Amino acid sequence: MLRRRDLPSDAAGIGRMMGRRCSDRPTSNRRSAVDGLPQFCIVHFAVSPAPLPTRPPAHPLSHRHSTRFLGLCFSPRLFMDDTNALIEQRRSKLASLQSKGIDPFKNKFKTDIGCGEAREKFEKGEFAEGHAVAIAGRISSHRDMGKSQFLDLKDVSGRIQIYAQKQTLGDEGFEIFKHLDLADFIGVKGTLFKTRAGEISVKVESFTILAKALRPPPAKWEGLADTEIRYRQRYLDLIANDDVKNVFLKRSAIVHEIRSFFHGRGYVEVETPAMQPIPGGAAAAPFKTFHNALGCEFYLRIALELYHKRLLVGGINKLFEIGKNFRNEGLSRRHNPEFTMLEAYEAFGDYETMMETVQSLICGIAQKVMGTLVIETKNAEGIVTKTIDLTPNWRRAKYKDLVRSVAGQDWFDVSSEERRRRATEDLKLGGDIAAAYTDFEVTGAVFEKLIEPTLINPTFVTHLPKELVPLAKISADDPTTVEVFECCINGQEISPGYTEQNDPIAQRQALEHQAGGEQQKLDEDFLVALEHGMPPAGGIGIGIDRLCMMLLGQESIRDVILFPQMRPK
RNA sequence: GGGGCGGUAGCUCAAUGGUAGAGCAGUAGCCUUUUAAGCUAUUGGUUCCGGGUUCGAGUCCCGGCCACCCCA
Repeated sequence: MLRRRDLPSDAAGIGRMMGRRCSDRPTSNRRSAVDGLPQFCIVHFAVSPAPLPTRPPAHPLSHRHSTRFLGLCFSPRLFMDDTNALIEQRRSKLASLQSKGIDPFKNKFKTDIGCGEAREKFEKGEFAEGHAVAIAGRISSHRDMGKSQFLDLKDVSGRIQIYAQKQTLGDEGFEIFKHLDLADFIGVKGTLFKTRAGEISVKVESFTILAKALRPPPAKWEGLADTEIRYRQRYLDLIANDDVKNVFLKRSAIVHEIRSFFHGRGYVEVETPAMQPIPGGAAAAPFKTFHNALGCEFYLRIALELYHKRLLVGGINKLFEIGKNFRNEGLSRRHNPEFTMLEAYEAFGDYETMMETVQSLICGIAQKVMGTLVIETKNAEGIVTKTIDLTPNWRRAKYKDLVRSVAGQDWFDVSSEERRRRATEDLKLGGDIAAAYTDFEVTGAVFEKLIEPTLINPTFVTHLPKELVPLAKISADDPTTVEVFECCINGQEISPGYTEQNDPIAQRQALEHQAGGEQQKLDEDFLVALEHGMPPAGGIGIGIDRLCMMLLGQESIRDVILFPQMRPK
C-alpha cells in the first residue's frame, strides 16, 4: 500500500541497523528433538557445574551442527558472574539433589490434564473428589506448614494448589520436596480434593522435579514492573504478569480467526519473499542484507503487495498472506521496525468488496475473541476511559469532506499558498508541516493530525487524492481521487484498501511519478507481470499489531509484540 | 534529532548533602487443610557507568549508557 505519508519521518534509526547480517541474529529457542518439551540451555551444564572454558572449544561437526551446539551451550550469558546469594543457594540445592542421585532436569513428564483445566472440571463436577490427575507446572507460590506444604502450580491453562504431606511422601520424599523453590517445574500425580477453606487442590502422591530454576523469579505479588526487563526478558513478564500472558494468548486467537475467516471464504494462503531485490509496495526505508552465494544485495520487504499482484496475474484469484514487514525507520509507541501485516486480494472485486471484507473480518474477530463488538479500555481504577463500538455498518466519509469539516468549506477552492498559510497559522500545524511539503502533503498533515486521531469508532475514509496512492484506480465520480479507503479505528489507520491498478501503462506512470527519480527503483518485473494481464481486484492491508492494540486495549505496540526491538545492551 | 521523567537488595519501592531502609522473596527455626498463611530470628548493596563540587554525594554539577513518555 504505497503512500506518500509512509515516507520516513525519522532518519535517526536508519544507519544504526544497516548492514546487520542475517548471521548476526541470535539462535532461536530450540526444542528437544525427543519429546517436544522446551529445553533450556542450562540443562547441559546442570549436571556438572564445573568451571567453564571462557571460549567454546573448536567443534569438529559441520557448520550447522557447530552453530547449534554454540547456540545451545555457549550462550554468553550462561553462568555469567552476576551471581548473588539467591543464585548460590539454588545451585547448592541443585548440588544437594544431585548428591542424592536425583537429576532435576527431566526429558519428559506425561500429564493427563492442565492445572487450570483440572481445577475447572472439579469445580463443574465433571471430576469427583478423589479423581486421579497427573499435572505439571511451575511453582508460583509456597506456603510452608512444617509437615505439610501448600504450593501453587501454574501452566498456561491456569493455576491449581497442590498439597504435600510428610506422611504421604515419607521422610525421604518430603526432604526432597523441601528442596523445591519458587519457579521450579515439577510434575505431580495425586488426587483432587477441596480443602477446609474451599480451595480445589491436588493431594500429592508422588512428584518429579522437571526443571530446577537456578534464578529467582520476579516477585509473585507485585509482578514485574520494570519495562526494560519486561521487554528484554519477556519470559519473566509472562511468568509474573498474567494479564500480559493473556494479551498474547488473545493475539494468537486473533491471528487464528483471521486465517479461518479467509480460508472460509475460499482464499489461498500464500508465502512470498521476505528478501527482495527491489523493495516495493510502499515508500519506506528498507533494511539491506547480502547473500553470499549469489553475491548480491537483497532488501527485507517493506510490503507484500507487488508479489501478491504477480499471483493475481498467475490466476490465484483470492489470496492472503500474514507476514512480517521491515521498515528501517524510527521506533515509537506505534512503530516497531518489524511488524506483522496481513494483505489480501480478491480478483474481480473492488474497494467496496474489500470494505465489506474488512468489516466482516474485524467484527467476526471481535465477536469470537473478545465476545463483544464494544471494546472498552479501562484505567487502573477500572473506569472505562475509551469505548470503541464496532457494530456494523461502519461509517463512510469522503476524505475531502472530512478535511473541509475542520479546515473550512472552501479549503480546496483557495490557492495552495493559502492552504499552507491556513494550515500553519489558523490550524496551528506549523511544527507539522515541513517547507518541502507539496500541496497534497499539507492537506495530508491536516488529515493526519486533526482528523485521524478523532476517528475512534470505525470509519472508512474514501476518495483519497490520487497523488497519495499510486497503486489504485481513479474514482469514476471524481478523477482527482482514487478508489481507496482507509479504515480508521481507535484514532489510527488500521487498514487501507484499494481498487487495485491493473493498467500497466497507468501503473508505470504513477510509479515513476511517485518515485520522484530518487530513492526507488522501478520493479520492472512487476510491471512486466501487469503487462501479461492482471484481473481487476480489490486489495487490503491490515496491520495486525495495530489491530491487536485496538482489540486488546493496549496503548503501545510493544505490548502486543512478544519481543519488541530494543537496542542491544 | 529536541524536551521531559527515571535507573537504589532477586522483585516492588523508600531515603533534608550526614551510618543506604521497608515489604515480599531468601536463610534458620515452630506449626499436618494454608492461601498475599502466621510467629521468632536473620542474610542480602559497585545506589546504571565515569568524572567533578564538598569535611562528607543515592541526593548537587558535567559527561556517557539504557529505558519510558511527548515532540520532530
